[in-house]
Amino acid sequence: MSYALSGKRPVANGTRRRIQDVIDELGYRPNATARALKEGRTRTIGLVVPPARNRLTHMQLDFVASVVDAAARVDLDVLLSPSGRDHDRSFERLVSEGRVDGIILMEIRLEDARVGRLQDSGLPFVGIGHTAGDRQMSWIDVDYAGLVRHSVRHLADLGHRRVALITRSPELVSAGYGPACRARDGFEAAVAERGLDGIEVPCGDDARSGQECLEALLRSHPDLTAVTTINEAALPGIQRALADTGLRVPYDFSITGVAARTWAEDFRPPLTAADVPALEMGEKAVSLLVERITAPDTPPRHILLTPPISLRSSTAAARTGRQG
Amino acid sequence: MSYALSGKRPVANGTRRRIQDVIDELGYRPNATARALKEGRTRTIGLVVPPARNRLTHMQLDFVASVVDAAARVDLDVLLSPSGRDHDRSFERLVSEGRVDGIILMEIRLEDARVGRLQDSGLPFVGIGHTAGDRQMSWIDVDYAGLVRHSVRHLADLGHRRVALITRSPELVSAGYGPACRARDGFEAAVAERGLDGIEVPCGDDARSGQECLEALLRSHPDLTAVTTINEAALPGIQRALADTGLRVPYDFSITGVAARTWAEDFRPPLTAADVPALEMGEKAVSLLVERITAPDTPPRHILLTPPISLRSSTAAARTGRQG
DNA sequence: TTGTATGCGTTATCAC
DNA sequence: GTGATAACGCATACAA
Repeated sequence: MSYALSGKRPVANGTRRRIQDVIDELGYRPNATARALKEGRTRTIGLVVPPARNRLTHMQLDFVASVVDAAARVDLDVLLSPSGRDHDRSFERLVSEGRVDGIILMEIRLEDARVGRLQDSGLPFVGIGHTAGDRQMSWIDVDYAGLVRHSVRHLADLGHRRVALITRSPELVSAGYGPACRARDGFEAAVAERGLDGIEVPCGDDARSGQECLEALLRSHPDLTAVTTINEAALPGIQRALADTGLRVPYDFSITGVAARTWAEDFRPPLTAADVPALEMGEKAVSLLVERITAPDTPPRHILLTPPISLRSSTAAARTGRQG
Repeated sequence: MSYALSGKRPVANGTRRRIQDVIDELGYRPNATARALKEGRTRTIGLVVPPARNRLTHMQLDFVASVVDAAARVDLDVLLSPSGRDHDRSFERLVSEGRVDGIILMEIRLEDARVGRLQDSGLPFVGIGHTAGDRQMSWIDVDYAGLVRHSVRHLADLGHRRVALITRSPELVSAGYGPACRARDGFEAAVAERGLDGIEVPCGDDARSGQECLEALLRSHPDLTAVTTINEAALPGIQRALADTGLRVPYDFSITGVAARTWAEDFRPPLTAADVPALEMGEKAVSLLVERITAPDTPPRHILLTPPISLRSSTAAARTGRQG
C-alpha cells in the first residue's frame, strides 16, 4: 500500500481520498513493531525502578509519574523495569535487546554496575542520581551533601550542640546509595566545622521505623535537641515519637529535612526543609534523555539541584538542654 | 545464521560450540523488535495508570509495583500508559498499534469508555476494578460495597447512631469511580437497614483534605460519633483533626476503614479495617491477563475479594453523645 | 544434521 | 504522480 500521505511526497487529491476511505473502512493503524524494525528506533524509553519488595517512596513515585507523563507528552512510551537482585533478566533485556531507545536509571549507588553496563552497551541513558566518579553520563540530582550541611549549620546557628542525622535504611546505606552517603558527608562536614556532637543513624523507609528510631535516639542521647533527616517516609513516625514523649516542636526540639514538599507541609508544625522538586526532576530527566538520543555526540550534562531551604516552623533556638 | 540452538531441532555439538563462540565474540543478542514482528507477539503488556497530575495513592502504587514485579517474573515487560483527559494519544497507541499483547486497566469507572474501546479492539485485557454492567471482561476487584456495609453494621452494633462515610475526591466521585460509588451503595444500604443517620462526604486524597474534611464534619454534626472511610490517604489528616479536637479514639470516637494494611497499622490506635491486598491483586491481574492472552476463548473471570475486617483498636461502644 | 529462502508490516527507493 | 520492490532482523519451513 502506498503510504506517501505522510507528506513525504506529493500526491493527487483523488488518490488521497481513496486511500483515506480504505483506512477508515478497515480501521487501519500502522503497526508499531514493524515500524520500529524498519526505522531502527522504538519510540520507547526504559525506566529502571527499584524493585517492589521495598515499597517505593513517595518521591520515587513522583519520579515515575512525572517521567511517564513527560514522556507521553512527546509521544514516547515508557517501559518499566524493576532492577534488583532477582530482576537482572529484566534489566539485561532492556539494554541488550533493542526494546528501547534510551534508559532512565533510578536509585543510583555511588558505585553502580549498571552504569558501566550501559556505557558498554552504547545505549543513551541518564540518571536520576549520579555515581561517585563518572562524568561520562548525563544526570540530574539533588545536592544532598550541600543541603544537609546547610540544615545542620542552621541548627548550629540556633544553638543546638548535639544533633542527629536520620538517614535511609541500613541496606541502602551499606549498598552505597548516593543520597545517603552524600548526606552523611555533608553532615560530617558541618559537624566538624561547627564542633558539634553528631550522631548518624540509619532508619527504615516507613513511619514505624521512624518512630522506633527517634525513640531509641532520645533514650540513648538525652541531651539531643535537634535532628535533620533525608528520610521523608520516616517523618510521620518521628512526629509521633516526639508527641508521645511530650516534646513540643520547635520549643523543645528542632527538626529539619530534605523532602518532597507535601511531606514538609504535612508535618506538624510545617517542616523547615529543602523541597525536592521530584516532579520537575522526572520531566528534566526525560528531556536530558531525549537530548542524548537525538544528539549522542553532545557532551553529557549534569544538573545538580540545590533547592532553597524553606523556613517553616519546626526549628527554634535550642533550650539549654532537654532535661533542664 | 543458523539459530536452531533454541533447542527446536537437533544440532551437532561441534556446530553448537562454533556458533556459541561467534555469539560470544560479537556479543550478539537477538533483537526483540524483529522477534516480535516475526512471532506476532511483543512479550509486553500495557498498564494503564491514572495520570500523574492527581498523584497516585499508595494503593495504586502497590498495584503498579506488584504488576511490574509479577510480569518480570514471567519475563514480560510492562509499558506504562497514563490515561486521562490529555493522554488519549497514549492509550490509543497502546490499543491500536500492536505494541502490547494485552492490557491491565486501572482506576475503572462504572461507565468506562476505555472498556468498550478495548472490547472492540479485540486486545486481551483485564481490569483492576470493574464497570457497572459488563460481564464480558476479566477483572479483579475489592467488594467495597460489602466491606463498607459490614463496617457500618459493626459501628451500629456498637451503638453509634450518626455515622459518616468519608469517600474519595469530588472529581472521582462525580466521574463515577467504582469504589467510591459502591462504597456509597454499601453505606446507604447499611444506614437504611439499621435506621442510622448517615452522612456521606467526598474528600481529597491527601492528609490536608482529610483534616479539613473531618473538622468540617465535627463542626456541622456535633453528634457524630463514628466515621468509616475508603480514603486511606486522608487517614493521617483525620487522625490529626481528632487529636486537635481532643477526641480520643476509640473512647470518644470510632473509626473504621478499607485500606492497605500499612495504613491501618500506622494509624493510632491501629485501625479496624478491611485490608486491601493490593500486592496480591496486582499479581493476580497479571495471571488473569496471561490467561486471556494464551486462551482468548476462555470465558472471562471475575474475582471479587472480600478481605476480612481486622478488628484492631479504633472502634468502641458509642458514648451517649460527644457533647455529653 | 545443516544451509537457504520466505515472510512478518513498514518505510524508502526505484522505475514507470 | 503512482505502483512495484527491497530491507529492517528474526524464526521457521523446506531443501540438501
